[in-house]
Amino acid sequence: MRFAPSPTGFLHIGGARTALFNWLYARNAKGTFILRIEDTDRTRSTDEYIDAIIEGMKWLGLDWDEGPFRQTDRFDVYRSYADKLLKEGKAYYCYCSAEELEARRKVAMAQGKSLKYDGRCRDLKEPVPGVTPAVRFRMPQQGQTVVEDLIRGNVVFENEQLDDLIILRSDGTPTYNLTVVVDDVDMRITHVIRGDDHLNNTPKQIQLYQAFGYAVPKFAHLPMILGADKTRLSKRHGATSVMAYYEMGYLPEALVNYLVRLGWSYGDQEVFTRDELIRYFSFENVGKAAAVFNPEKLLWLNSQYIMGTAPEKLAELVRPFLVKEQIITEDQPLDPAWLARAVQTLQERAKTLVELAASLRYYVAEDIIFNEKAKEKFLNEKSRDLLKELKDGVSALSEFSSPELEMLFKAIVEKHGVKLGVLAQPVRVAMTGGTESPGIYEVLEVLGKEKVLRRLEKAISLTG
RNA sequence: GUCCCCAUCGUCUAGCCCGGCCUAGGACAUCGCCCUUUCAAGGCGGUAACGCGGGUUCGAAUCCCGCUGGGGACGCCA
Repeated sequence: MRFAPSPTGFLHIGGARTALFNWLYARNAKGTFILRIEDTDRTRSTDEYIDAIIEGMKWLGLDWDEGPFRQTDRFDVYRSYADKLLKEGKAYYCYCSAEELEARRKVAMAQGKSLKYDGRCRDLKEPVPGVTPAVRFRMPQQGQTVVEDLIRGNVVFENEQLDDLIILRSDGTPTYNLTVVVDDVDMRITHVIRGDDHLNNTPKQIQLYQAFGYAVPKFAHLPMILGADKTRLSKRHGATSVMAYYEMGYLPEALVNYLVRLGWSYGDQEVFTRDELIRYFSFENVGKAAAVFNPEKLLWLNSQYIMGTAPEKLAELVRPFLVKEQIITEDQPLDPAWLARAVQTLQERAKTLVELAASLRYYVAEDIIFNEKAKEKFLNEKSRDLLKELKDGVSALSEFSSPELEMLFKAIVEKHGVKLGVLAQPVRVAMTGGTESPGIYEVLEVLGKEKVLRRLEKAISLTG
């Protein structure tokens, strides 16, 4: 199995899903997973993108056993394969220029005819002087080619539909259809798992395998991922780069889980561990229909994973986001146990690490940011006496913990004959600046006596 | 235009291969209720789908044909 991206962009959602299915199948079948960079288009491929793809793969936890190999390192190999075909008459030189071909395609389009190459250089005996030719594969024009697909079953193509594709450009560099076949043969790839958009290329590649006399691998063409408007997923549908999801505070496990359920299912199960995924994966459970990418469900899964992650681990993961949100500085020390405790109180209300970091602000930072509306509504003469009383009560507390605090709150509330919320909400605003937070006793406990007292003081001063 | 693929709630999907267990199940979203110091989380419940038309059959979401709709490919891109 292999994942063979072309480095003409970041690792995107579609590519990640293809990589994931290859990886899953490789791990399930205890096979070898190879990463191969298809960079034969030198004008569009860059080293930065190669690094970006590797970064994305690593973040998702898709480790490979061999590679990354680069096709640009293997040009000699491809050329020798092309020469072999040329020698055997299975390929020929084509002297048509790119411009001529483009013009002919336009005419064909206008006449409503097939856009395939008209084969005019097929039987040329003499070279055309002054033109450096490209090399075309002589595609058989009779019979049929059958793609035996693990997901779609047999797909039949009439050979007369198949184009004499260019395998070597006029500058001598090989093209995709040649390089995949040569590499897949050389690297002993047994299963080619890729997007649906390659299905039409497959019969051509099968012909190439046969021309070389090699066995054809098994194919599995995955359904596409679409945007909400049912067109191919692209930038205008929102974030498509995998690493953008890192930036937005997603856990890689959540993305993997989401992606795998796009086109694959295992009964009614929605949440899977990595081991379960590997164990359960099978092409039989891969669907045929294209799937619409639904960010809301991904967000839900992310919240599930955040809830299910150990607070200590989450505390570690959230740290870079705390820095990015400028809540702490890069080298600011934070007690890991304390941070974990703080995270624990927030875990079930944060859907992303970004949200988690933002909520952590009122625990970590010295000064809180007041929501004006909340301040007006809860920090006023009505709450002043209650807050004062609480402050005195807190100062007198010998043990500062959640149960003690609860007793204190209950006593004050009872004495004044008011509901708990009448005291709790002003305190919440005093502590966090807003009206939404974890349970108030937890918040106070995490904050610690000193901070609580300071904030009460400050809040009381704001009431009048 | 030509070729290829696909078609179950708004979305992801189960069921389809091997017709009856389907008055079509689950999940996200949405709506309502419960819990409750807020927000969540959680629990309970609701709305919501077999694209259409023909067959085959005692019986079709499931099999066959057509239509419609959607997607993809048609590069000296991958």
